[in-house]
Amino acid sequence: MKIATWNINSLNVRLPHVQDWLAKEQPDILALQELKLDQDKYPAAAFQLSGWHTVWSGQKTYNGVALISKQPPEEVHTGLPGLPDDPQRRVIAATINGVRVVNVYCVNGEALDSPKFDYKRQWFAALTDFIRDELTRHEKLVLLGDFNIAPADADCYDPEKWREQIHCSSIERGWFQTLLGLGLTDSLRQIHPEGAFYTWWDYRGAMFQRKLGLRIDHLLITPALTETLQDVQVDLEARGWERPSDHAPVWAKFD
Amino acid sequence: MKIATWNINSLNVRLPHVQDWLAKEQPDILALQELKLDQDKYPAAAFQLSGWHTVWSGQKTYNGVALISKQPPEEVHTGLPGLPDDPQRRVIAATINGVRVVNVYCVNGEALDSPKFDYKRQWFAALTDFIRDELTRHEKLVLLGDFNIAPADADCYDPEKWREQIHCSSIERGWFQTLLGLGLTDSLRQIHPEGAFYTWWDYRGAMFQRKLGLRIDHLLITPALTETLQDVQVDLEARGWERPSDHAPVWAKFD
DNA sequence: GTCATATGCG
DNA sequence: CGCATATGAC
Repeated sequence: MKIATWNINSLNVRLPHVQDWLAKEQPDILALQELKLDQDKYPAAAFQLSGWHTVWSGQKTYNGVALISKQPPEEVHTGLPGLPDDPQRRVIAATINGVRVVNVYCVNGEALDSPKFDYKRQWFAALTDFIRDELTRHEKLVLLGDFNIAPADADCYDPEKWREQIHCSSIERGWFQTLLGLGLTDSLRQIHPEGAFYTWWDYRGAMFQRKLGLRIDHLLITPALTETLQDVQVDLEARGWERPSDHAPVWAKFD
Repeated sequence: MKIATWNINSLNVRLPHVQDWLAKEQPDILALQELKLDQDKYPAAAFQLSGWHTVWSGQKTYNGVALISKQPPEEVHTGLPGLPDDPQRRVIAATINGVRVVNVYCVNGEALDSPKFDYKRQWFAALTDFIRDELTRHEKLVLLGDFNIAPADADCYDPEKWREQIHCSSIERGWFQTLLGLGLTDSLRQIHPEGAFYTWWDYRGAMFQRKLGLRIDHLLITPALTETLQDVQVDLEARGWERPSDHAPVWAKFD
């Protein structure tokens, strides 16, 4: 089984990219973030005509998440119970192939002294509560998406420049460790304990060509899944396509 | 000799169209309107590298006119002497192959009761003065471009709907006749006295596909040129290209 | 830098 | 409708 995550930064613009990637990579499950389109603007038919199942939580301009899968999704859930009035569409969960899949577009936060950073803190607290609860009911669970956190200095092209900056601060890394502490494993580091595996590169300054990025897209998995984890890769090729997203797809393969 | 006019509605967007059209049609002179780019943003090298001469009068966002020719332009002039303080770049004239070529992007006017219509009136008066003066010095002269006037009901897809509307009003048609009265001939009507030869179709409502347009782009010529006029055509093909201008090129051929 | 939005213009 | 501008987000 192959499970993937990709922040596509506007599905309106990137629908052809997603279709090409699905056809080529044939994942069992693809989690998308930053659809940037309203619930009723989602191109479900484009996927369904090719035999895919899909569920989504859309929002105009910002956020928006979707799951695309070969098998039908069950027990679909959106949002975080701890933030019932949050209008931002950042979470969609479903059970597919017996695996609980929680797809998240985590808050960016802008800067440590921004009001948006306080929202990021509250949001991660609510996510942690939600995952803790989900884990009581699902042995096989993958929490995946754009976390907007580079967990360690090895996940950042210039740790000194990014020291205590957004995405790389010790407080955000603490939130990430809290999630792992629930009983999750960073799948990429299980397979590749060391090395640079960036998943995002700023559009500005030809950062991708210069190989200067951050690893902020993750697949965190429960022990029942670590046992069968075979491989995890970042698809750098897709980031090199015409008019690319600023993120690359990341996939994990299980027996 | 082949002389053409084309409102290209942004040269930034339409540079490939212009290059393709030049290569295919090999005009001696091409007059462009609505460059929509600043004087120092004009892609002169793109034309010069293919052996063309070019002169232009550019303006950010709006207006802008250019001449592209096989032979070098001489006595280049921009603007209207009667409107010395007008910042709008709507006129460029040059002598090429012994022909005085006056390329105009005439004022649109918006509506008969708009302040812009008064500007259109003043502008046509200044154009008339300018052409009267030019005619004293040039036996072979072509006044060409986007006139934003459909001279007669035959030049409008729905004369009743457009009756006394902008582009089709009797007052604007009077200004057009005043220009002809200086000693100019509407070259298209010399060759094709009747029939619909639209040169502009609104982007909205698939007007081109429905063949609902106006004839507002013209080549007006002096008697020394009417004598050798062989053919005049509207290039409908170019309007059907991908991402087209809302205007089609119009060309006249002389012996 | 590449998205989105909104407004002005034709 | 398709271009341009300007602003906001990331």
